[in-house]
Amino acid sequence: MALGALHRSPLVDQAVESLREQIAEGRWPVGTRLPGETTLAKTLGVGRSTVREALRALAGAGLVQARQGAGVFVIATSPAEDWTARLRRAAVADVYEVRMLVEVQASRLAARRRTPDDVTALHAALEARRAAARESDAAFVDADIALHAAVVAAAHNPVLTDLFAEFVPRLREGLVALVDLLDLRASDPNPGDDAHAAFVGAVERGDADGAGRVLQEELEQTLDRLRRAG
Amino acid sequence: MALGALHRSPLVDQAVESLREQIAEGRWPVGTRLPGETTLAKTLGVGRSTVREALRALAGAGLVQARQGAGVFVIATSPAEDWTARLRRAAVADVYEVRMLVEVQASRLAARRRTPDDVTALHAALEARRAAARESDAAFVDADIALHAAVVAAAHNPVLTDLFAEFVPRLREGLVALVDLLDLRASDPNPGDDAHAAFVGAVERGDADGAGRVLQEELEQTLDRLRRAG
DNA sequence: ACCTCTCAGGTTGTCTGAGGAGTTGTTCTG
DNA sequence: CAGAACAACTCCTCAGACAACCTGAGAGGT
Repeated sequence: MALGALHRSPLVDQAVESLREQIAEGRWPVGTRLPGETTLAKTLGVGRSTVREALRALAGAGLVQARQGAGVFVIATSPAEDWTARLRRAAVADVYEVRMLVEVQASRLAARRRTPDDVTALHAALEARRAAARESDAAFVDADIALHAAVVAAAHNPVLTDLFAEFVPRLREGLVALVDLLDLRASDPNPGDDAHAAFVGAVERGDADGAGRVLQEELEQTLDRLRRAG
Repeated sequence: MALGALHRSPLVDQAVESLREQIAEGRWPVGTRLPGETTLAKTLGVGRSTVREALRALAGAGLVQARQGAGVFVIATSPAEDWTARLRRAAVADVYEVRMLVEVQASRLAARRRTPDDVTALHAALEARRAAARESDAAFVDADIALHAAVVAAAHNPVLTDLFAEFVPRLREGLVALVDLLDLRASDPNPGDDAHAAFVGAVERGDADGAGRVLQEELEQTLDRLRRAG
C-alpha cells in the first residue's frame, strides 16, 4: 500500500508544527516564557504528555529550553544557520587564517597537556604524512590535515576538536586546489617535512613557545600563498 | 563538568546523551531499529515516559524517526546539529578556553589592522562598559562582551567575527551565572577596568604583543574562576 | 506450490492521576 | 525596612491503562 502519505500525522507532530509556526511568527519572542503545559494542552486540545513530547522535540531542535520550576523559554525563532554552509561561502584565505590562529594556540595547549598516547598518535601521523608523499595530492593533503587534527586533539578540549573538524572540509578543498595550482610538490613530494618533524618534537618536549612558533611560521607561509593565489 | 554542574541535569537529558553517544558510536547503524521503549526504559533505569521524551528530543534533532507499531529507527548517526546546539551542550569552561585562544590571537591581528573607525568604536565600547558599571550584572556582561566583540571585529576577518558571534550566547550565559555566583561585583562594580583600558590602548598603538599579553592574563583569570566554579 | 486471510504479539501513541523537585512572588515577622 | 517563611506555580518522573498500528507466522483456499 502506497498510502504512507495519507497517514494522518500523530498528534505530537501536529502540536510541534503548530508551536513551531507560532514561534516563527513571533507570538512568543526570544527570551519569553511559553504558557504552562496544562494551558498548552487545553489550547491545543491534547493531553499533557503529548505537549511535553512536542516541547522535547522543539528542545531537541534547539528552539526552546525548559527550566524546571520556571517554565519553557524560547531561545531561537528558527533553526540556526548552518555553520558549515557559512564556511563554504567564506574565502579560503579567511578560513585558513582563523584555522591558523586557533591551531597555533591549540598547539601551545597541546604541548602542556599531551599524554603519552597523544605523542604516539603524533608520531604515527607524521609517519603517515611521509608515507603519503608517494601518493596523490589529495591523499597527501589528507595526511597533512590528519597530523594537524592530532595536534588539536592533544589539547584535550572537545570544543576545540569540534571546531577544527568543522574547518576540515573547506581547508581540504582549498589546500588541494593550492597544491595543484602551484605545483608545490613538483620538486619535493614531501614539502614541510622538517618543519612538521620539528613541531612534533616541540610538542613532545612540552615546549609550548617553540611549538607555537614553528607552527605559525609554517602556516603563515601557506597563508601567504593562498592569498596570492586567491 | 562545568557550570552545568550547578544544576543536576534532568533524567531526560541524561537519557538523550546516553542514546546520542551510543548512536554516534555506531551501536545501532543507520536504518536499524532501536530496542523498544519498555526495553530502553529498563536498560536506562528510567520510566517509559522519560524514554519517550528522550526519543522525541532525538527525533527533533533529526537523529531518529518513530513509526507507530514498527519501532524507532536511526536515520542519521552524525548529529546534523548546528554548531550553536553543540556549544549549548559543551562545558562553559571549554567554550571559554577556546574563546580565549581565538580572541588573544584576534587581538594581535587587530593591533596590526585596526582602522581609525575601529579605534573610535573601541573607545566607545570601553565607555559603554564603564557606564554599565551602574547597571545589573546581565547588562554589565553584555557591555563587556560588546567590547570584546569590537576587538574581534577590528581584526577584519569575517570568519573570525562570525565565530565569535557564535560563542556569545553561551558565554553570556556562563558569565552572568559566574558573576552572580561569586558576587564578583560586590567590592568593585567595574572589575577589570584597568586591564581593559590598557588593552584598548595597546591595540590603538599597534602593539600586538602587548595587547595579546594583557588580554590573555585577563581572560585566564576568569577562566580559572569558571573552572573552580564548575 | 503459491497466494490470501486471519490473528496474535509486539510496538508506538495518547491520556490520566499522582507525587517530587525547583522557582518565584507574596506575605509575615522581627 | 530587611530577611525569613510560605504558597502557588512550574517542570520532572513514574505507573498504569487503553487505542492504533505494524509485522510475521500460520491456516486455509486455489
